[in-house]
Amino acid sequence: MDTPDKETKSLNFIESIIEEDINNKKHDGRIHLRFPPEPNGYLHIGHAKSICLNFGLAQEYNGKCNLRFDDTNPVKEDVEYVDSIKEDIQWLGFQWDEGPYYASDYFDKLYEWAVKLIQEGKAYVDEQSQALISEQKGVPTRPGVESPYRNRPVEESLDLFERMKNGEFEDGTKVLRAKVDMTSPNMHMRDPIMYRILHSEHHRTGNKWNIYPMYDWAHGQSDFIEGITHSLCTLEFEIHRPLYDWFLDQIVEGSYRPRQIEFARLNLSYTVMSKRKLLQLVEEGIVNGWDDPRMPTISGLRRRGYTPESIRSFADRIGVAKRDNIIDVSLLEFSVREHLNKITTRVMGVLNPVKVIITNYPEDKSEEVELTNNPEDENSGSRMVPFGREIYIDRDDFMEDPPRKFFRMGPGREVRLKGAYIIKCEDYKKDDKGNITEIYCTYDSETKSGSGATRKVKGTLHWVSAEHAIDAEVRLYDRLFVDEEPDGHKDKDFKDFLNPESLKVLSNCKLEPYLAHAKAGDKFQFQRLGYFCVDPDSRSNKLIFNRTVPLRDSWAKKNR
RNA sequence: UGUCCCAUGGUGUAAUGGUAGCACUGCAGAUUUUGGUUCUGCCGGUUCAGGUUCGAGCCCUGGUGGGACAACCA
Repeated sequence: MDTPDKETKSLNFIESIIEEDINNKKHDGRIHLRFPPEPNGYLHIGHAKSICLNFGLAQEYNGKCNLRFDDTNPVKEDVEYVDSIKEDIQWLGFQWDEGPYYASDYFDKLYEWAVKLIQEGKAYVDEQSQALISEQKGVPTRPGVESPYRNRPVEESLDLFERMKNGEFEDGTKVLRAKVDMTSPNMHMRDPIMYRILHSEHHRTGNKWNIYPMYDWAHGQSDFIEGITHSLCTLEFEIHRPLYDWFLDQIVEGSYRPRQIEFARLNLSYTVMSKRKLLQLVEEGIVNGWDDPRMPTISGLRRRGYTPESIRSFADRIGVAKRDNIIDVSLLEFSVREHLNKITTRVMGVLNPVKVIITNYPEDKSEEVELTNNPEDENSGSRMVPFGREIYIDRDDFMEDPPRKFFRMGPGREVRLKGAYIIKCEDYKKDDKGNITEIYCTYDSETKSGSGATRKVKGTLHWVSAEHAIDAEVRLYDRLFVDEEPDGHKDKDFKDFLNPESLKVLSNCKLEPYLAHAKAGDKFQFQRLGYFCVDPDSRSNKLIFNRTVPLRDSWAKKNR
């Protein structure tokens, strides 16, 4: 009878709309979405939300999802961005259905429709200056006034529009405007501009066009041409919807028409998301390019060591709604840790080395100890790690005068070396400045891991054999801003909140030899420290690792 | 002195007129040869005022608060 195990999954508001449409047999139950980036910049985590939403919905409802470049403004757009956008989408794990498409594919059709609107008296060529047109538009609280060209003869507009297309006029001297309503309380309905003159080479159409359509005129019609059923966009386009519908009213003939639905864009705490601000960070050299691991760009996250899976699960978790939101970055960090915990090999790396000499370990002896590659994955196997009389441990793991709850090394204290022996600190040496230079320990030969030894000590340290250690540079990344909402302060610039410690480069790190042949992009857990990946700058004679995210650290937290 | 949109724990997001749930964060504890993972528990919420109803987070009215709109950008 009842199937209590089959709970009804809760739907977000867009899924509700789609399911209702399917139930009503709207568009014969066909579901077709699209992701429409403008190729004028790199994709960021906010776009990832939109990509996961659109492509995800298509998968969920057996529909399709197009990739369509909204390339109607040649002065800002470039193939460089087209390529990076395609790469990022595929890296995230999605594939568009045919295409990719370009709004510029539809310039001819758009022109044809524009002529039709002029013929029907629904569009006209305005010859006024930009300043004048803007002035006549009025303000949201006061109606605008009509252009003196508004009711000029159709033939005149037709002729002028064709000559605009043919390149007879200078940039900015004429525009084609839709004849809607200058008194509308919605500014976008006050005779919006459909075409402007731009003698600019387009990355795909070259010099074919001297006029280019505006977003509002191109977008809905492109949706219509592609058979899009649900056209998802962010909240700031809500007020454009009446215009989206008005333009569609002028060209739609059958029963099919796309529907625009708006959702809230993603905001992340401790970061900025606007393309303009990200561009500023790049251009002013505050970060090292669009793929700097501190950037919220997809390419930055990729270089930082994020996985597509982790970004997709993040997108699932944040949900979709219509209210403004700021997602805590800790949720993003949780998502990567969750995935990396499952897939990464545990290795040992010492970031800030201090030498430990095991005085009772035979000078001529050396051995290998076995370490589990990944306790979360029983098929991951194990590997042998060299151990010796001299090892490195991390400076943070030793204190001259440690508090009782410090479960690490201190004078007279015992700790276990992960996978090896229990050692006891007998003595240590300092330099003039008081820095610890060497630590002298003895080991208990009866306590080798895996030998059935039962003696337990509270602390376990990671270590690297001094003789076998390989050198590496490690880049420690932290959030770029120290304020939760860097661009949320009226009287302050977002750059006032830059974190001076967002990047720390450690150049004297010691890693276990297993990592000698790690390749760019390879990901590991450095035991007890965090998740790290090999940076593309890395070379076989100079390894470079990026810290993706530290491990959760309840000890550090307690001592904050 | 406009139009449109939004309002549920610290942060997100469910509940579609019938027990306010989940995730992250935070705080405890158990386990642990990673102060990780895993497991358990706890803290904490319907913006306000009316109305409709047997019953309102949900419907209605008003208030308050927040956001969007005045590019020949998208």
